[in-house]
Amino acid sequence: MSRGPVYLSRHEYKKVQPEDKAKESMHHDGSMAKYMEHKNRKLGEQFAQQAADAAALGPSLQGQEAKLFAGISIHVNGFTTPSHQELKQLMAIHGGNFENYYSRSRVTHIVCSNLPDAKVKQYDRERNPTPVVRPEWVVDSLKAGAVLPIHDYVLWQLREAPGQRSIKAFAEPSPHKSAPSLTASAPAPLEPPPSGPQLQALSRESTPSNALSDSDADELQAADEARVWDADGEWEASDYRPRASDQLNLAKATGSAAEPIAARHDPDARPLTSHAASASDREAQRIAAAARAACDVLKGAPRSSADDPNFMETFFKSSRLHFIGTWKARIEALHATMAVSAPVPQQAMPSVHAESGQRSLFMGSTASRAAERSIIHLDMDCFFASVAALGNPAFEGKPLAVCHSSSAQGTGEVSSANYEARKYGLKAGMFIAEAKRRCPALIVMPYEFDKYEAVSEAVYKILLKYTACVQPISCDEAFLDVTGLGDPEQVAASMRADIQASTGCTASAGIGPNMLVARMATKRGKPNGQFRIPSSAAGDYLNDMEVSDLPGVGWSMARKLESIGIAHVRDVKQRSKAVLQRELGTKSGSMLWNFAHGRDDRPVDPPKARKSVGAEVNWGIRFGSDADSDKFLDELAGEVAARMAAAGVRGRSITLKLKRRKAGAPEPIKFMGHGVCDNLSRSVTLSRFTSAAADLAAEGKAMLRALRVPAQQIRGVGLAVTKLDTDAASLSAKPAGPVPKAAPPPSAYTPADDRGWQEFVTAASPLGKTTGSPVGSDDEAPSLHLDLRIDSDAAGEDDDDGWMHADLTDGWHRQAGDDLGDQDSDQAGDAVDKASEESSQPPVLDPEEQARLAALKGKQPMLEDASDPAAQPPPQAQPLTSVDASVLDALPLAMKRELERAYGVQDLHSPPAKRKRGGGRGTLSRPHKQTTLSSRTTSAAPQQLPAVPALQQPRMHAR
DNA sequence: ATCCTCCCCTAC
DNA sequence: TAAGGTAGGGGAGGAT
Ligand SMILES: Nc1ccn([C@H]2C[C@H](O)[C@@H](COP(=O)(O)OP(=O)(O)OP(=O)(O)O)O2)c(=O)n1
Ligand SMILES: [Mg+2]
Ligand SMILES: [Mg+2]
Repeated sequence: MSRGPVYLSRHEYKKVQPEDKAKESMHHDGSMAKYMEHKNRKLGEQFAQQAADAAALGPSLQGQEAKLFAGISIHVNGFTTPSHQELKQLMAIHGGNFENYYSRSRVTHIVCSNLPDAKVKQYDRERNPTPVVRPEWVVDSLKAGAVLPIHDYVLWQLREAPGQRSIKAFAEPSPHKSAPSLTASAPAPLEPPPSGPQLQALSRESTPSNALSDSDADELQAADEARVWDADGEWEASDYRPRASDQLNLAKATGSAAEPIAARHDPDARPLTSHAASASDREAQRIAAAARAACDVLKGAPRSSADDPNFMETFFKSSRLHFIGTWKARIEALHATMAVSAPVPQQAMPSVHAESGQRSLFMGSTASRAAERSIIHLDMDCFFASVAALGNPAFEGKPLAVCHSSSAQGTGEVSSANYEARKYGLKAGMFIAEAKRRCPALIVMPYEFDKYEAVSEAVYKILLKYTACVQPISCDEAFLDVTGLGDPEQVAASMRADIQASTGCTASAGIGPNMLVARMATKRGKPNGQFRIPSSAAGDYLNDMEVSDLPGVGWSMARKLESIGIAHVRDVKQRSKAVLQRELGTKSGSMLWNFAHGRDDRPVDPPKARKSVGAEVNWGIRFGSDADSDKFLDELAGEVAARMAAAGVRGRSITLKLKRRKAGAPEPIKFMGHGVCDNLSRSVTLSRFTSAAADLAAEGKAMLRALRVPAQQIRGVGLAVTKLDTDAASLSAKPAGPVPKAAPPPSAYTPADDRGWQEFVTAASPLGKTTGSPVGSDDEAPSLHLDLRIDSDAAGEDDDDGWMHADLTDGWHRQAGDDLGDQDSDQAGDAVDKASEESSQPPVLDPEEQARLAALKGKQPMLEDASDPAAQPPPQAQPLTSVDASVLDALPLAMKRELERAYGVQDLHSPPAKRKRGGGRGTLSRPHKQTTLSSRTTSAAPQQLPAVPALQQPRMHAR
């Protein structure tokens, strides 16, 4: 019998200290500056609407307005009005750029409302300081329709005496430094240093000749920027220079699978020495403490979603996972522009021709005609920690980690630990308490996202000097296909030398015949080294590796494999591919088998277009009421809309993700954490593309109701948009909702009177009542539109939530792909045009349809703004008049289901038998900070629990 | 069969 | 104190 994957089940609640439960009573201090909040909110809505309107206009109408801020790139610092989110959206819509993380090279204007905020970050440089302006500059420019001179809006000229920069608290050379040779005498450098001539020379020498082009000078200049930055004050005090010994190490660290492995670096070989607190330790700790203090300036006490009006912005600004998670979206632009000028290998994209491109060449023949590829995988060593060490020679040789918290009781997570610290077993994701327990002498440095961004950019600029065939993996990691560029080991060594010279951080590299092998080789090369595995050695090399060393094999799959007696790669090889596929699923089994045999056909590809845009927060989420969660969802919708605007995409499908406190779950272990939760999601597919915050919010809130999770139990919220208009596949998806098309309506829906209107009420639901207005036009080709308002309150106020607009003219659902091409003229037209880059096909618009649309619009102003039906109830919707059960009964079954599933309307149909999913099949629960342990049965069902009071103290689960 | 939704898993 | 995001791959099982 073929079985799908089986997830083992294990109950793994974390033990909770009972005494913590005593902290449960906490006072609620509800009222804030409500007036200001309201005022700001109004303003925000105004801008959001403006943004939505502009976005709805589509490419056609974005003419001169869209270009208003062309060439302007802002970075927002601190609290502003309009909010940073609104500013982001405005910039996106009007042709400007928005940087979440400050970069001197990319940001033209810093937007900031008040002086303290500006002072916290120090953007000054001796020459050419980035202007700091008030947000009114943006607003007024918009009003004026032109970019106004900044003169009247300059907040602060940022002129300060050299050497007085406040940010350098941590990096400032201390007067009693033990290693004065490197930094103590460095005056705050005001001029770019002579940019390490010896290293430049090395870089040039080892740069493949075809990398030298007319743009070479620019590239070098660009790569040098990282160095200029630190010399120039933005980074402060980084007079670090790679020393000769570093370069020598580089050669020494270069190994190969053909050499005796014993000679390789072995982190475990060195005995752990317990650190007595030496003077230099204390000095390092002092510096780190000062650095942490310096970046705490703008923070007060941490507050949850319940009591911090600025919660979301603060969260995203501080979240490391947000930083690395959004990095790819940020690098896309750079990659696109830089790859153009990057050297393109003779064989177009070298990776394509080899194993994967033409199957016929490869299949069945070991003597493949295609030359073996040379793939490099390059990854920065303990990236965040390395950056933290820049300009801090006092940290050298000491265990160092990056983390928000430095408390020995803290539940903050270690982001990156240097190799010294790893000797103590420190790992990314480990709680700081555990890290300090293992390594009491640990130095903890704060995050410096701007620097990571800058180093990352410098690294990519270097990589792109060598070849355009670069596949970004993350802010510190990429694959390159260097086939035909000469000895790949030399190429890798050269790139690493360039990187170290330019950024002061070290990188490691792996070289192999494909991405898998190259990646495995990198592990062996780290830190600050490289390693090559020729294809002839790949099989043997992999044999001894644990399965979990293979990419794609994480904790869960490793457990599954373990349970069937597979621990090492060689064990995998003893199974047939078919067996693995049966145990793990078709794709996963196949991939595992291929990887175990060292096979990997994936070409090194430039980044592909995103298929979704989303945002979520699963930390600090505590709501007292539905109003709270709705408000949060509004803000989250604004965030997603802003990201969509920045990316220039719209989408058809909206997904809401929730974390719900699991019944009986103990208090979260992590401060403000989500604790043990059920994960729920709901999605809805619209008939049109949208990127309007109002749409996302309305649909999101409707789904929130449908999921029926009491606000007090929500521990995480996410909103994502898929079926993007950049993806042709979005068109073939099932249409739902308004799809104007002439066809006879189901007879049951024929308008009963002259008006063509009919109103009715559905059965009562726990959500309140549901009113509906079937809308028919009177012409000879009648259509049927149904507008449903789902009131969340029984009082039936005219709030704007819960509107659904559906076109029943042609039935509810339609077979996918039947004749979408001409059905979906308006929105499909957009997408097709986008996809095929002006295919010169004007949207096919049936004149009859157009007329009918116009007629409808006349009756129903709501339809005028096609982008936003969810936000505006049709004026004709009267207070309910009658219940017409027969109408309800006659609704298509699929629609009833959809109403229930996505909008929470009950009692429309008898629900199908409960899904019994994979009986006995459960989820494997990770031992550490993991949330799920449900067997997969009806996890989305309403959870009947006693009402839970609002949680005011973040750490506690109320009960 | 194939599509679609709702998950889970993985990586950084 | 502390900021547990993001996107994609993929599987199960119901709907069509
Ligand atoms: N769970 C994780 C994993 C990574 N990162 C961040 C910090 C890392 O510095 C950076 C790069 O991730 P890597 O996996 O490359 O880890 P490092 O670069 O820190 O170490 P290594 O030398 O092993 O690459 O991403 C993080 O914050 N949390
Ligand atoms: Mg790394
Ligand atoms: Mg990495």
